Amino acid sequence: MRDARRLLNEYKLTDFQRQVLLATAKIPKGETRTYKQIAAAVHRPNAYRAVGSVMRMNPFAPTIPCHRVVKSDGSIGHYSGRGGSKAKENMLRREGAL
DNA sequence: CAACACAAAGTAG
DNA sequence: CTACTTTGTGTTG
Repeated sequence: MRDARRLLNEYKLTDFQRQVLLATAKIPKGETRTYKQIAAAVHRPNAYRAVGSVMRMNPFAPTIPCHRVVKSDGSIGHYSGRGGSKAKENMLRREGAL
């Protein structure tokens, strides 16, 4: 997580991206958060799509646990990482979040 | 500077 | 349960 913060400080990002990536990195293991919660955490309660937009291009793909971010109803949603949503669900199961 | 795209959520039927 | 509309930010032209 500390590694993510260092990268956020180094990387050229907008304030929104920093907050979103940081908030995502702060999600406790074995727990999931909705895009809505992430958006609310960065004071953009209606920017849940923007959060996904940032995650999609995620410059820290393996550094930020974006797989812990799920839809409001608990669905996995999409995942641009390796294995896609399938791997995402698998990771959540291993962490005890699902 | 303007238009397009998105990993969602909300509301309606 | 399924379908359509809405919304904010990033990226690309």
